[in-house]
Amino acid sequence: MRVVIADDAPLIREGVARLLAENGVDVVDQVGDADAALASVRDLRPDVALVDIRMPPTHTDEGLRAAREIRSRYPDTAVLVLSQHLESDYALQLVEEKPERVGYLMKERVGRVEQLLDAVQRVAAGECVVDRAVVDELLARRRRVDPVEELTSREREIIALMAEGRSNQGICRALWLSPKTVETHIRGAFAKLGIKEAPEDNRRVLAVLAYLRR
Amino acid sequence: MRVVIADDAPLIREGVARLLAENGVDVVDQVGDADAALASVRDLRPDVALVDIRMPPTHTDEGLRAAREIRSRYPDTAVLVLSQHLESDYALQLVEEKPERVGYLMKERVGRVEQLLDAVQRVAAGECVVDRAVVDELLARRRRVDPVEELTSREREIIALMAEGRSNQGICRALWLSPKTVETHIRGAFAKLGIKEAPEDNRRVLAVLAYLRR
DNA sequence: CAGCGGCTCAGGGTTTTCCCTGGAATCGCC
DNA sequence: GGCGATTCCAGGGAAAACCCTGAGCCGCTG
Repeated sequence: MRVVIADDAPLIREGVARLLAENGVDVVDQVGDADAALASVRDLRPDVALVDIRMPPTHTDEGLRAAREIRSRYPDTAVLVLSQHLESDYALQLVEEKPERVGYLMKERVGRVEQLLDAVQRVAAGECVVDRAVVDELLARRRRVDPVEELTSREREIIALMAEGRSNQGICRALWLSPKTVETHIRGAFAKLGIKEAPEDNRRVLAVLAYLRR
Repeated sequence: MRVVIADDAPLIREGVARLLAENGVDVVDQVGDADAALASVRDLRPDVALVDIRMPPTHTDEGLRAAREIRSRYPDTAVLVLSQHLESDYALQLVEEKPERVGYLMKERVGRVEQLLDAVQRVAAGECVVDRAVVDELLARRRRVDPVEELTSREREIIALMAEGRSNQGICRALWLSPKTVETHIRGAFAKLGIKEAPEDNRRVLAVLAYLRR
C-alpha cells in the first residue's frame, strides 16, 4: 500500500505519516501544497492520496480541486480527503460524480488510528468512505428547508447586495433596475424568508441576518 | 524530558506523540479531555503539558482553563498550549499573568517539527514561547482603533439591539426610551462608526455589519 | 394554447428612518 | 465652580423604505 500525503501543516503531516508508517503503510511522499500533490501523484502513482482541503496559496479549497484533478487524471489512485471542519458541500461535490475510490474524513472525528487505516484500505479497494457527520448534516439540511433556497435567483442577488449594506437605490444602480422592481423583489424575499411586518422589527436587518446565517 | 499530551483528536494526539517520542521526548501520558489532563499532571508531574484548547465537553476553551489550573497548582510543570486557530485573546490571558514556563503555538503554523521540539525545551527551561502571529495580531489590533470601542455604552446597547433586527420602536420598548432618544444615539453611533450618508448605502445595515464583524 | 411562475415596472399611499437644531439633567474631573 | 462627555428628549422636515394593486413580457409545461 503506497500513499502520498498532502497537508500544509508539517506537524499534522508528519504525525499522520508516522502513524501510517507504523502500521505497514508505505508513505512514499509528503507534500505541502496542491501543485506538489499533483506532481507527486503523476510521478509516483500511489494507491492512495491523502489530501487536506486547506492548503496554500489561498487556504480555501485547493485540496479539493487537487482531489478532483487526481480523480480524473489518475483514476487508479484513490483519494481520501482529510478536512479540519465539517464542510458538507465540499464533501458532496467530491462524492456525487462517482462514489468510488474516494473518501472524506474529518481529522477531529477520527476516533482511533485504526479508523484512518481502515479508511485508507477501503478507498484503495474501491469503496467510498464518508464520515457519518457529513451524512447527518446533509440529511438534516434536507429536513429544515432553508428559506434562502426558496428565493429566486434575482431575489437572492438583491438580498446579497442588501447584505453588503446597499440601499435600494444602490441596488438599482448595481443591477440596472427600476426602484419599483427592487422593491417588488425585496417584498417577495421578505415573504419567502418568513419575515412578516412587525412594528418592533426592522425587516431589512432581519433579512440580512437570515441571509448571512445561511 | 517528560511530557503529557492532551488533545481530543486521537489522530493529532498520536501523531504528535510519535513525533516527540522519535526525538527523545518521553511522552508519559496521552489524554482526551481537560479533567484527565489535570489528573495526569497531578499524578505524573511531567516537565511539560501539551494542551489543545478545544476539548470535550463544550469544545470551547476547556484546554485553556486546564492550562491555568495546571499553572497555579503545579508550577513546576510548564504548559504549552497548541491551538487550531488564531485566538489572540486566549493567548493573551494565558500569558499576561506570569510569562514564564508557558507557550502558545498554532498547529498549522508549526513549520517544522524542530520548532515544536524547540518550544517544548524552552518552556520546560522556563521561557515564554508565543507564536509570532499572535504578537502581530495583538499589535495590529492596537493600531487599527476598533470603531466599536469608540461607542458609549448606551450607543453600543442600541446598536446591539439593532443588530438583532429590532426597529427603532422595538429598541424604545426594550430600553424604555423615547423614539427621539433612540434616534439621537443611533446618529451618534453612525458618526463614530464612520458611516456617512450616501445615497447608495443603507446605513443601518452597514452599522449592523460593522458591529457584528466586531 | 392556456396557465403559471419569474422578471420587469407603475401609481399612490403609509410608516420608518434619519437629518438638523436645541434644551436640560447628571456625572466626573481639573 | 466650570467644562466636557454622556444621556435624555423635543420639533420639524426630507428621504428612504415599505405596503397594495395592477399590468405587460417572457419561457416553460401540461
